[in-house]
Amino acid sequence: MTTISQIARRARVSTATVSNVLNRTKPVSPQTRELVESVARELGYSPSRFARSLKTGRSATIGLIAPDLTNPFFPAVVQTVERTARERGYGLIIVDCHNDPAEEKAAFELVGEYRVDGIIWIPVAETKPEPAPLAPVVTVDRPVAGLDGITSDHRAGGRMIGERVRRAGHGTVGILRGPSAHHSARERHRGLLEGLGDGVRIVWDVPTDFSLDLAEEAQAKILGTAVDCIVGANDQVAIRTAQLLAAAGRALPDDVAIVGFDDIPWAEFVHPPLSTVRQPYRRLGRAAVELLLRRIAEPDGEPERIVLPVEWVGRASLG
Amino acid sequence: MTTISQIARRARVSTATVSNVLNRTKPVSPQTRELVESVARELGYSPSRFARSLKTGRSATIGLIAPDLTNPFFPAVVQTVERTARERGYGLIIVDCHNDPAEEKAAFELVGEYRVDGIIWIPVAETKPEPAPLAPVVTVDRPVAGLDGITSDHRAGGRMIGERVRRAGHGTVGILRGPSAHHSARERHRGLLEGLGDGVRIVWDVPTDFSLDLAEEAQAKILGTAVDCIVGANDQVAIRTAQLLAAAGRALPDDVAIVGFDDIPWAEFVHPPLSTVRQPYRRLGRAAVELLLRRIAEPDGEPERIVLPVEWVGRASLG
DNA sequence: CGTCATGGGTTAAACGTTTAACCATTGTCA
DNA sequence: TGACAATGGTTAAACGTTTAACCCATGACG
Repeated sequence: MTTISQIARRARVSTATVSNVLNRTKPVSPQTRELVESVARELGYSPSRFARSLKTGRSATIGLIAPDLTNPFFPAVVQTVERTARERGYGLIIVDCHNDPAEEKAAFELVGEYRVDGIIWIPVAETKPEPAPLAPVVTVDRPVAGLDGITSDHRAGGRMIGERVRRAGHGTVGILRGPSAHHSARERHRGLLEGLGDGVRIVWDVPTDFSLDLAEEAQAKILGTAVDCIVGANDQVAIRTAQLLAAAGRALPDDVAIVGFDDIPWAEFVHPPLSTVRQPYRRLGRAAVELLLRRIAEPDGEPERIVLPVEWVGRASLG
Repeated sequence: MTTISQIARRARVSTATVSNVLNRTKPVSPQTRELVESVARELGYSPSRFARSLKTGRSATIGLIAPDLTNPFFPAVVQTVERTARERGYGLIIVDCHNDPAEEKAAFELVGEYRVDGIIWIPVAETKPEPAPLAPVVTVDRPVAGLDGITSDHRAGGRMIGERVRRAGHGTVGILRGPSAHHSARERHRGLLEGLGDGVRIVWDVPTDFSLDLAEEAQAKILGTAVDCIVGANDQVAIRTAQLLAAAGRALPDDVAIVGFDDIPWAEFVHPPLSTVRQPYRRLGRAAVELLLRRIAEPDGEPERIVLPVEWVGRASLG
């Protein structure tokens, strides 16, 4: 690895000058500039972020702590986070904590060792960050008191669903409301009730996970108590529900309509194609990085809470 | 941020002793050890990886360069890579190059600036790594001459498909063979021909991408030239094909059977549920890290080529 | 009783940068 | 002509670690 001093020696200047050329921090005569640059190029110089950070106190690195990359919700936001960060000159160190709060704690320690300038955190559940974090944090999707946060407008999304279900003429619905520990599930549910209004009868309303695994109670309701339409906590729940019903011989969406939430990439390809509400994945990622960089530049100040609009995506499953 | 010298001052010992305690590099009397440890805990000490790397020359960090995180193939391997690396004490810096060779080149530069100890590289296409990389590289899924590489046994997978199609009694097939620039597509195709044998008539055989976008030519064949069974280059191609046919009113799998490759997470949920060959995602990720660490420990030596077994996954789409 | 190994420390240099403080030369202007 | 600013550079310290080299008791041994 070539260093700044090798360049300096070869170009017969001081390391300070090399640094000034490479970073344009101080004016340098055109000829030395040219000389230094050519030597640097010739030697294939690549600056050491470590050494630089050590001196400057800024690592030009941000940490991303996510609960589970195999959850189809995340890759798109991670991708955008990575790209946006890189555009701004930041590297990304990433930790996937497998939905385990203990690993999440370890994650904070790990990114701490990297002295990251900021952290983008998609919390596993509604917990505080264990150790008061050493760098600014912005949460995505799951707000935490006292921290900056970005979420989609789950409530408006819920409302959209309610209205669509009502206008589609479904008289009775079953609700798979998701984990009540999740802000998004609660907001969606709240919006949903608003959207449904009084015209629609809620026959059952049971909690679920956000995953493909449906609890006993939920399965019993789905198969046992007929309704015109089932509203899933998210697309995965809805998809599993559809599968369950299809296996039981129900015709979808004619016997039962189904709606999801998120518009994960394959909502379009399941059977029946899923009506759902699209979260703005890319905007979430981008906004998170931008807010984080603002906060890094301006560490004090009221935490911001950004809520991004969602979009109805009508497909066959609503009937 | 507390430093080793703050601890030293407070415990009235030298920084060397603190270092020796924390890293167990040299024996230290029990009482000083205890003292130092308690002070460190009290001060919430977290070592600076930067400073450490600067001195030791090892960063305890590996770089992951992937073509596109939204491709459902990758998250599972990325997740395993991250976890395995972390178990071994390595951090992961990740770059998503959006299938763009130019970004891929930039990715190598970025991870270079972090002085990573090794690189896991899922190449965008069949290219050489632009600059002779400064750290060991192991490729995943797409072998590169002269580098260590892990792949699935695409050829055996292709053969499985061929045999299953033949045994299912399909007399004519159409093949969507994927991009010929990809090792995996070529191997699958080769295996497929072996598996089909002489009994099955190949009516058409056209190249495609690996994505959901089907070229004109492919679409024309799919809709225009009837066959008993269509073999897709991967699950995404197969899923799109199914969608196209269903939209055209064909009954699946009765009119046309369909097979994919990969077993991406939602192959199970599309209509009809997709018969396919499962790649060992987690083993790919784990094996990649392990091979990389071996190579880091033992930089010279013949490049290894590891091929992992795949598994047939029979679902309704084969008929 | 000298010699020597050993255990438990310390000192100081080094890793690759950045940056404040300094210096020398030249040109400008009163 | 002398003071002074501007320009273009250098010196050296510092960031937080690790680690080789050294030091000093103490106890063992011939």
